[in-house]
Formats: sequence, structure tokens, C-alpha cells
Amino acid sequence: MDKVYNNKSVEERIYKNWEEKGYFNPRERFGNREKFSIILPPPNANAPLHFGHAMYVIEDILTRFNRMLGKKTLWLPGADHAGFETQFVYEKKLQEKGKSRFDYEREELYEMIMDYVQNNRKGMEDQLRRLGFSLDWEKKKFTLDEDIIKIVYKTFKWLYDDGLVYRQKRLVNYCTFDGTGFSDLEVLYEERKNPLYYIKYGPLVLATTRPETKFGDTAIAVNPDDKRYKKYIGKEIEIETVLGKAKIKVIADKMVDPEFGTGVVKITPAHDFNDFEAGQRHNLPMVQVINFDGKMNEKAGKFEGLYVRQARKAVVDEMQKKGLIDHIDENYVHRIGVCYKCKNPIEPLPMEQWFVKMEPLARKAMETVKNKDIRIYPENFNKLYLQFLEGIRDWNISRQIIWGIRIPAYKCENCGEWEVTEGEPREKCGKCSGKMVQDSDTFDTWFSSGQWPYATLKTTGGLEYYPTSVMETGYDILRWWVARMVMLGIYIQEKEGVKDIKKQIPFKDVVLHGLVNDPLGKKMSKSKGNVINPLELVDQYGADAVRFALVYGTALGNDQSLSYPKLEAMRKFTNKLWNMARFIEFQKNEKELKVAELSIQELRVLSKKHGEKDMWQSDRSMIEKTEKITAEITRLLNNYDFNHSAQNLYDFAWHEFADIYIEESKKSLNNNDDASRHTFDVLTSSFLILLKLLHPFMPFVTEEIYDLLYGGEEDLIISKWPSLE
RNA sequence: GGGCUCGUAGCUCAGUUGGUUAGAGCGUUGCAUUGACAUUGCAAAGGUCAGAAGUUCGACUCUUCUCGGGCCCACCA
Repeated sequence: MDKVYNNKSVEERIYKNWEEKGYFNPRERFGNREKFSIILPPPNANAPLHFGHAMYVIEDILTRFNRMLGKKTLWLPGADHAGFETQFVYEKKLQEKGKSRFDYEREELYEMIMDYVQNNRKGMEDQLRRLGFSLDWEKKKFTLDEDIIKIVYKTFKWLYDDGLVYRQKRLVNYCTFDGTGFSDLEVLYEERKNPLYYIKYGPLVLATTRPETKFGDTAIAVNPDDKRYKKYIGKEIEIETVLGKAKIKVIADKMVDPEFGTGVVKITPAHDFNDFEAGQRHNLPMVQVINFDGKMNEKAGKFEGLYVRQARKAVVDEMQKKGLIDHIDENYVHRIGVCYKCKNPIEPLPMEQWFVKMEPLARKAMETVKNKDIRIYPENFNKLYLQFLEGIRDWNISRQIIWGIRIPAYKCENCGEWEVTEGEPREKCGKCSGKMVQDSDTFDTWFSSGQWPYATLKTTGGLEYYPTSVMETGYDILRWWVARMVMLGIYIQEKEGVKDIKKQIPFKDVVLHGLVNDPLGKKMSKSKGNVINPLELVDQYGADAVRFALVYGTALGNDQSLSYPKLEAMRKFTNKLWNMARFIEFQKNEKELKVAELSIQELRVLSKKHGEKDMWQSDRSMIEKTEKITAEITRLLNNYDFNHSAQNLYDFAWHEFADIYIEESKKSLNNNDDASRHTFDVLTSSFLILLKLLHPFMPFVTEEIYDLLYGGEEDLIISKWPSLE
């Protein structure tokens, strides 16, 4: 054995061996009684993995643990096309070359992005391998695989036929810079300082941050209890505007806060979510004055063609000239919705989109968690999950982008009738025989990834693993992804005729890990340039050290900062294990002893059989301690307590086994008598048990030591987990 | 405005259903050692567990409040 553990010469060879022998594939020989399964949250295929993805080590620990318990164990990998995210990244690349998405035909652009993504995927998969993840690569799936798309189509059709998908013209969060609409989750809110303009509307003054939308006003509103304005309610007042005289109706609505501004509000149903709802209540017309390109349209008169920001300035200038501005509060701070990607203001615009009716789906998804059919770890995330579903609104799944699954809906150019299919094209309208044209929009990525557990298992012939044992992911996508998987998973199973709720849910346990920040505690992001590639650290410290560092000293669900001292400490720990093995090897060679592989039960028997003369007290106590640590690690892993598992293993290995027991054993081994042979049996047997307990956490170094020291025919990865019975 | 989370040794963080002298890594200070250990071992210094009140035989751990970070949600024009 080398003097120092050299991870680089070991890891690649061992991983290849595991993969070639098919250990990652749950065949019959790995047990058939009980099943264990995890679906890897499919990383975005548009970029290499960042260090946070290494947290999936938790899934590998669970997978390896359960494999060693003798269960038929599946960990299924995949990748997500990440619709808008990917197109955004790709458009930036085009920009660098002086091009834009409009320079290409839809199909051409799609192919280009597909090439780009497929290239990235290879690198990403290599990263997962380097971390030692025991994924069943033969079953890897991509969200744009044809068989996956088929399932997504079918689900959409089901939802449509059940009235759970509908098309409606509503206000949509629209980014005029990226040219697409978003769901509510994709809008960020940022605090901005914008002037609050107090504008004269005839006899009234009202406050607004958006004077340029005034051309779309279809009413002004006051609070019904506001005595100041009672006399105006229901009346039409004449107002002076930048485009001349006009008349406008005054309505009463409780939405108006008399304390804010002057207690008078202009209602612009086409450009504000509140106003839209007020418009619905009062039957107000919708006048759209901003187009999808972010410019004012003909309704804005001479301001037509100006961008919103320009128009605001021009309108205010004009108003000031005409004396229509009462005053301006320049220090007004409020929160506005911005595009989560480009950070430009979101423009609420009226659009026809496909919406999923969420309430019926959400109700069941809440019940399953309340009834503990699905358990969420750590528990405090239950509240977050339920809170989200409680207040859920219908889900806009239309995206005006080309990278993704094109919506299988066709519209008749003649009569305007829509038809939803399961993917097969429609040429002629069923009603009027007019020409049918497919919706140019694609699905929100999460609509497809929300079906991931079912879709991946169905298409790989593994529905026997549904529901999966665990869904493990970052808490940041609990609402985006986990909640939607629960809703869609249950729905699909219902449609498939599955009755038992326990079989409808997509997974039994949800385990949520925290985020990994940079060493200064800042979130890693490409724009900050502080993204760390896990491979750098794997090279430097070894995969085992990186893995161990991520779970050691971190409470489940808590964020952590990358810590170089911790990584270094864990690298030393792998080296410590290595040297413990070297000590045993020296003893073995020098005294020509044979390593033993006694089980805990056999060790117990040994301990009972021999008296004080034949066996050292330190050996006896080691047997007890081994038994204890085995019980403890088994218990902790079953409770998803990786932190304590790691800490206990570290302390046991270093401070019990090495510091105390190995030192004691030296005294015995030097005697070269019967007792010393017993010592060697206990030493090697308990060390092997330790290796097994450590294997899920540090698979490479333990496997290598096992091969060198014990040289068995089997590999540690499929050895049996130490049992107490 | 609501919710979640954190505030523990100089630094980064644990603290496993409340239980004897509060832990780790790194750092600091001694001593020992090249003997399995590009070291490691032994030992030491260092904490009023943010603050206050309460529950309890007993609180870092439970409750309430205050202060101070972080995150998330919400339609303030």
C-alpha cells in the first residue's frame, strides 16, 4: 500500500469496475424482497453542475445503504431541458455572435439548442460519476425524450378533457425583453424607488406610479365608505387629459385604501392585476395600451411607439405643461415585479394562455401530507408546503419560447375552435373543415418535470418502483417542483385507474437539503462569478472527502458555506483510514496472520468463549463498541440524520478505533500468542464492519481498502450491511 | 403585513424526543513522536449557549417578548 492515500489513482478505476459489473442496476441478484428507489432531480442540461449539486450525495448515501441492506435498489438519473432558462442562456450566446433568435427558423434554432444541450449533458454526467454516485446509467432519461413527451401530451389531454386545463385571456406576467409570459412563481419582487405622481382627474386628484397607462383607464375608484368622495360614486366626471377632454366613471370598491395617496385610484384593467380583478367585478372594458414589444400602441395617441419608460417621461412632461400634475413624491419606495432572469420590470399584459386549474389538484396534495402518506423532512417545511398549496392560483403553463415541448393544441384559422390532441397533428377543423394551426407556445418546463417520477419509471419499465421511496432535493424547489410532482403524480395515477392514495403519490418521503454557499456565505451564481465546480474540489481533496464534508456538521435543511478547512480535515480523515489499513497490513505481513471477517454475532461468540487469559479486555470492549456504532448508524440513516451519522463515524474511527483500540492492540500483537491472534481477528473484523458503515459516505477509499486488505471476490458496494441479529 | 430560519469557543459550524464538568474542525499554547499517519498522539487555554421573563427538580434544548442577521410569501395604486 502507498504511504498516502492517492484518490486520483483509485477513484476512476473503482467507479469503472462498479459500473461494468452492473452494481448500479437493480437486478434480481441484488435482492428481490423489498425495493428502494430514488429519482435524481434532473439537473438543468444547459450548464455544468455547480457545487450545490454535490448535495445529491445524500441520495447516494441512501442508495448505497439500502443496496447493502439487500434491497432491490434503483437510483435513476436524468436531465432537464430547462426550457426558458436554457433558451435564455443560448440567446446570450447568440448575442455574443451578433445574432438573435429571430435570425433562425424555429426548427433550426431547436436543433442548435439541442446540440448545445446534449454536449453539456456529457460533462454533467461525468461530474456525477466523479462524485461516485451509483446511478443506474442504463436508465437515464431526458425531459425531451420522445417517450417522455408522449406522456406529457397525454397528461395535458387528460387535464383538458377533465376541464382542468383551460384557455383564457387574462393578465399574464410578461417580460417584454425576453418575449415570454411567466407563472407567478417566476416573478421576483424588488424594492425600487419610483416617483409617485399626483395627477388631477377633473375635480379629483389621484396618485399613481404609472401615468403612462392612463390611456387604458376605464374607471376611477374610491372606497365606498370614504365620505370625501361619496358624491362622485356612480357619476361620470369630465377630466382634462394630455389627449384632450374625456369622461370617466367613478366606482366604489373596497380594494381602495382611503389612507393611501388621496384615496382615489385609477383603474386600468389591462395593465394591473388588481385593476383587472376590479374590472371583472364592475364589468369594465379592458383597454390595452402597451404592446408585447414593450411599446405604447395607437391608444396612446401621439405617444404611440414609445417604450414604457420613455412614454412615462413624455406623458409627465406634457401633464406638467398642462398643469395636470398636482405634485410628485420623488421618494416613493415600493415593490415591483421583475423578470427573474433579466431583472427588467414585468409588464402585466392581457393574453390568451393555457392555465391549469389548481384547486382540485392542490386539495389532494395537501391531504397526503396532512395524513402523513407523504412525510417531509425536516418537518418545518410542512408548513411552507401547505401554505403554498392553500393559496395557490391557477398555473399559466404557456411559454412563448421554442425550446421545450410544443403544446399539442391546434386552432382553426377559420372558426377559431381549439382542439387538444395527444400529440398527433390536426390538419382540418372538425367543425368547419378550416385549416388548423398548432399553438406556437411550449409548456412551462415544470409542467413536464412535474411528471418526472411517473414518466421516468413508466418509460424504463420500472413502474414497480412507483411510488419511489424518497424524493431528495433542495428546499428551494419545494413549491416549484415537489408540490407539482405530488399534484400531477396523484392525478396521473388516478387516470391510470389506481385507487389507493398510497400508490398514487409519487414518493413516500421528501428529504430537503440546504443550499451550499461560497466560503463567504454568499450564494453562488454565475453573474457573481463565484461558482465552484465540484470537480476542482474532487481533484484536490478526493471525492470521499468532498462527500463527507457536505454532510458532516450540517443539519438537514440548513444552508452551509463551503469550508476549505473542513474539506482539508476530511481529506485527512480519508488518509487516516488509509493508514489504519496500512497498520493492519503491516501486522498481517510481519506476523503472517490472516485477516478475519467475523460478523458481529461471531465476535460476540468469540468474546464469550474465551477467558481473561486468552483475550484482552480492549478486544472485548471493541466488540461492544462496534455493536453499538452499528446500531447507531443504522438508526440514524433510517432517520435521514446524515450529520450525526458522519460525526459518529468520524469520532469512532479516529478516536475510538485508531487512538485507543489500535494503540491497545499493539501491546497484544507484540506477544505473538493465542490472545494476540484473537486480537487480530477482532481488529480486522471490526475494521471491516467500520468500512461497511463508512462505505455509503466514502465509497472509494473503503472499497479500495477492502480490495487490498481483504481481497474478497465480492466488492464492498454489494456486501451485506452489518446486522445485529 | 405574514411565515420560516439563524444568533453556541478567535473563525466555520454541530448539539440526535430537557438530564451529570456544553462539543468538533481550523486557529492558539505546551509536551511527546518520524514508530500505520506529507505527520500523529497527549494535554491546555478559550463560551454568563444574543438579551429578558416564564414552565420545570433541572433549559442551549419548551413558551412568550425584545434586539440583531438571512430567506420566502403577500394585489399597496
